[in-house]
Amino acid sequence: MSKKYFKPMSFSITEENYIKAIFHLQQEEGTVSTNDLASVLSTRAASVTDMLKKLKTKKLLSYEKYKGVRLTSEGKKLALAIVRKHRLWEYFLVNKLQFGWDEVHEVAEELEHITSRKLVEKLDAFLGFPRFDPHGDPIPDSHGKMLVQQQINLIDLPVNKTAEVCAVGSQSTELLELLRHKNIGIGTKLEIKKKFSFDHSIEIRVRNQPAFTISQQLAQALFVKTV
Amino acid sequence: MSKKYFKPMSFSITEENYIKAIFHLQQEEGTVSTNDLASVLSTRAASVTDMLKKLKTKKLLSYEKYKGVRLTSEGKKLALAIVRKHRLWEYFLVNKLQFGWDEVHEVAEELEHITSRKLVEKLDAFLGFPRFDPHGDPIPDSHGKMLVQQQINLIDLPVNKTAEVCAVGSQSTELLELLRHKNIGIGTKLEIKKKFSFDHSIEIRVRNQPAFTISQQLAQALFVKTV
DNA sequence: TAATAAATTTAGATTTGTCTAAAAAATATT
DNA sequence: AATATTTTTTAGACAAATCTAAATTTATTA
Repeated sequence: MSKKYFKPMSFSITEENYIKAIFHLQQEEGTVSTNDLASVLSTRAASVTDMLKKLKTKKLLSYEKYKGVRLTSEGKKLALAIVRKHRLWEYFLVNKLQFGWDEVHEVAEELEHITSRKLVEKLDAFLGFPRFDPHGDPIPDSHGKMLVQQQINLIDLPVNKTAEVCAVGSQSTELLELLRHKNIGIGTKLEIKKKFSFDHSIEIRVRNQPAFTISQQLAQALFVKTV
Repeated sequence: MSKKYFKPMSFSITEENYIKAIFHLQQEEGTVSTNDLASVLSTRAASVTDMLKKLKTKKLLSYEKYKGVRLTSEGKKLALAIVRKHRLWEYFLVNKLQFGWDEVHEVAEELEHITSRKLVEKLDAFLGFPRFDPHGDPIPDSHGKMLVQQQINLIDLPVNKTAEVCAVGSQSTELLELLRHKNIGIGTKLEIKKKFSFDHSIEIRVRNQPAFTISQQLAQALFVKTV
């Protein structure tokens, strides 16, 4: 009666996408609402309700009518496995196939659903067990553990303190296009020269380049660690 | 009104699997029967009929009731694109991720349905534009062209003529396990020392190793090119 | 060629994931 | 607290891909 004889349940791509979405929403708010899920998944609340009932019977989440939803530890385990695959593939696409870091998200959304466990482990080894993906997000290891970086929002960085960009707040192509234009990426070292309270824009300096200002919205979308 | 503005139709994984199966069956027989398809796809004849009607409206194949089916040039183009992806991924799995060549088929069956065109082209470049996959099958290029190797069945190789294994007749794990045990793979150089008409077994010699005999069935599953 | 067998198609049902519209519950407002 | 608003759930329907069972067409054979 050993663990070996549990046959691992498998889930549809749709189910996996629900689990992943709940996982990400759960980071901020404790429990996740039907409407939020519907909006993130571009579907209708009624569809979400149906799926939640199904995923509850599969023990991936706990759900009470009208009370919102939380992943069980089983659900979290699955979510981490999917996130792991997503970020490993992103790393592969950028560092081996020479994709731009702003064009890998959609492809990784597909690749993350490939089921072979062996593939993931071999890919991880091939890539040299990277700890962070090209957007600066941590990659869970094979046990679901990931390093947490001591990172703060750029808007909160004190003036004249050098820091390194280590994550972005969203994967939208609009943001990534802007960053590319301004030549800012993961690993970019910068410091704030001035904060303008009028519009909360900030003047930053990258390396030895001349200073320039960025908007509040952009600053809020960047996370840095002090170096 | 240029080609650019055609939006490329996209197909479900199921539809792609039908197209691929028809493509492979079509190689041998001219037209493909409903029952053969059902058997290859592990489904029922009735389901096949339904799908054929659908794929006909999508102009991927020509189909008349009770008359069997053939791919149109559109269908062939799609099939070649899928085969290309399948074989490129197999090459990747074996030559970059260190998979055994007998364990890549199932994973490649999943990876071949990833849609990004850019991914395929970049993968191809990353791999150095390989012409043959780990089983010796030719990889179509981005235009769907593939090299045809001058290959013959091992059973037809003349005695004492050195040849190189370049393809296998099936991907069954049973076959691949046997080949692994006997240390025969793509690229193995060998020659036939003797043919036994009693059971059609043959005695072969690999490199400088002692000769050994293999069964008719095994010999028929191996393709070689003379060197 | 008529009868039989095999292959194929139709008809109707099922499952998965979705939808709309309406009902019910929770939350907010006066 | 009563009413209005928002959120969520139910009920019923739909499309995709499948199934079984029955009907039809083609092929075989006596």
